[in-house]
Amino acid sequence: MKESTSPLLRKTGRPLSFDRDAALHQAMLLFWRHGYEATSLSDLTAAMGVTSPSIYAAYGDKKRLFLSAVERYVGGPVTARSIIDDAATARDAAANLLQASVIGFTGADTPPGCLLASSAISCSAAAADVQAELASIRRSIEAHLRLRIEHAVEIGEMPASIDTVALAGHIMAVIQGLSTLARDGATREKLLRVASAAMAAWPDSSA
Amino acid sequence: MKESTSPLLRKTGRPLSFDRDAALHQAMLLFWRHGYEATSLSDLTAAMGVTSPSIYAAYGDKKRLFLSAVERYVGGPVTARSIIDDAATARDAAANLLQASVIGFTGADTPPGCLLASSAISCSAAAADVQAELASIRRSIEAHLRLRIEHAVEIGEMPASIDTVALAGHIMAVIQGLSTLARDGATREKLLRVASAAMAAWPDSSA
DNA sequence: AGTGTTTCCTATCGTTCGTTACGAAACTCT
DNA sequence: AGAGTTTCGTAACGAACGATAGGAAACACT
Repeated sequence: MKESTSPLLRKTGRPLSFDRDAALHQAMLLFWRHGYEATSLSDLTAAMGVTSPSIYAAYGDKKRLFLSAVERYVGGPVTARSIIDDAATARDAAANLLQASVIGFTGADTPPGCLLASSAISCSAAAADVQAELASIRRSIEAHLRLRIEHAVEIGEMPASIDTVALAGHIMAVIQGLSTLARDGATREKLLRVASAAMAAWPDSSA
Repeated sequence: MKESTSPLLRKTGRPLSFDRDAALHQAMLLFWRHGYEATSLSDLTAAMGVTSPSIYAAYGDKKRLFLSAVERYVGGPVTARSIIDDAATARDAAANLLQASVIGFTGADTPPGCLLASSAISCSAAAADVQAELASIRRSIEAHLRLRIEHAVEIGEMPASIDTVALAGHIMAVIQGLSTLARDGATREKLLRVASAAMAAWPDSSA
């Protein structure tokens, strides 16, 4: 049995020889660029600077390493959920979500596009559960945005005649599409204009 | 040297024992669902009912088989280009493009989503040329739509103040996003409402 | 019947995949 | 110093990958 010691300060055994978090970051960048299945373990060992047995000991198998990378991707200080919650209005929530997406999809030191939108869009049957996991994350973001819109309707911020499902779906569709446009080489400036054009679909508050 | 005989009626050799076009259709469906790299040759032989040497003899290697499948996908009687060209107005071009996309992405006997949007979004470095080929097709569709919008501006159908690049980019982004939404399980009815919501971004002709 | 031509399938190629025994190495504690 | 514990790299595992050599099979023509 193991004593309930602090995991931060280990008392015995060989000390860790590589930064778990930095290596996971490299793995995330690789999955981000090439996707889950197209990223091989030899790619990962090369980028992380670690041999494959160390990867298995530190993170588990490839699938769990990928899910850890996804967790790191969505678990930053500012998340889709926080953007939606912190916005003053539902319209701001959508606009801020789009703007943050554009910024995140066109970072200078990150791959173009969105990891959630591109790393497991099409995959083999063996990766169906990974695909479903990302789809679940996407749907939860869309549901959260839709709830924010419905809340705006309830408080009279938006007219009751709007199609909240379609409105949230449109924003989500644009976000996914921005990822593909970014991957196809579109610049940040162009994507910001596309996001602005998409916001023109937002219903007028006086209706 | 070979005489210039009609390729439809061969004169010598063992007759063909499987329908090239039907087998290619099965391959297209498989690439559509699982993508280029995640579809293995054993998957293809099982679905096409043909052994791998026959595939290589008939279509070339896996890459050329995929490109033939893409050709079949985009080469139907009604293409994105024809939809844009046949529309009465630029607005109709965008609306018809969105509607046709939704119908195509939610077919009963085809995989959900768009082959162009999902089969090679993220892939290994070995498939970078395939990825670039699909990106080129996507960009050409976007460029054609943008030219149609610019033409509408020139003939006074739309105001000169609009951002044609952003407008075409928005429609393309929504199309890519509709593909992901379809893959995530959205129904045709929901996607049609999303497309309708997206068209609300279209600028008013009187401006 | 026999020859020429093309397509078919059986079997297998070398490579890469994800994964894992296994023992040496590096620490703490007695 | 020696025992205990954990992590490290070397080497290799079986399975699946894309691709191909080689010969049998099925036709047209002589």
